[in-house]
Amino acid sequence: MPELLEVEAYRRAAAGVVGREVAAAHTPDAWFLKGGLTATAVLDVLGGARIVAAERWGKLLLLPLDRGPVLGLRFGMTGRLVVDGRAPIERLEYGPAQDRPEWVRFGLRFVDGGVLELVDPRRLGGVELDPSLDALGPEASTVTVTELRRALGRSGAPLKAVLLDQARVAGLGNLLVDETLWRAGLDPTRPAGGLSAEEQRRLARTVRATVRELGRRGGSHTGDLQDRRRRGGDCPRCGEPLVRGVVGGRTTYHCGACQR
DNA sequence: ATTGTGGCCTGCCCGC
DNA sequence: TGCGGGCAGGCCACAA
Repeated sequence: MPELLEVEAYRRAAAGVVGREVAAAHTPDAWFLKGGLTATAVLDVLGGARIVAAERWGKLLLLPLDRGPVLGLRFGMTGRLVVDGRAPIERLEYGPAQDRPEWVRFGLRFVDGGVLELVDPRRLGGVELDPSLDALGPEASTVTVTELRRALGRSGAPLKAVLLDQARVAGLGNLLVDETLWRAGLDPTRPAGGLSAEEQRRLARTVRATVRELGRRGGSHTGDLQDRRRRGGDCPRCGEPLVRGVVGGRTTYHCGACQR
């Protein structure tokens, strides 16, 4: 996904539909409806309802309705939001360049004529009513050292796997985590529970700073590591060849010299 | 309970 | 040009 930064851009775009009344729902793909949701239920709940806010927790976009229920949108790896024909993010780093009508998996048309669409070629995203927030950890962009210490706990899992786990910290994805750990000088394979107090502080600070800076630059793909995140890439800091591996089930690049 | 693996689904890019 | 393999910013069900 769309990691936290991209979903935040979607949230800002979705703020444009706050106060508007839903006239019709477009649900061409039953598989995209999650948690037992059906096309009929979508119409029942959303028809005539008004969206009262646009919120985000981690990578989950939340659109509360005046009738009470909350519409939850997830974007998978290739999901994009288009509001009134305008896309806050034109093209995702690893997504297709084009924009085919059949990739629209969910849509809302408003009484004023506007439209909100979720476009997702790979269909890894989804739409859910009243998504549970119990399983989401503290928001990464504002995570404190206390929250982070709790998230890391005494876990023996690799540091990177814990940071990717939305139940421990919400919002970070593969690119933000690689960039953050590189900036913090921490080896992604280290046991998460083994960080010193100083390293925990440094990590919490680096998570927040990385999210903020890449947000200003325009997205999760704007990190200093990004253009070296390929086979044969070198560390931007020391020039050593980056190590490519799999950590937490995801392709991982890190510098064996700078990250300890 | 925690951790790791495989699978989901589709499109693109590279090498043959 | 065509085809197969590998890869992709996420997440969930399952097994050990």
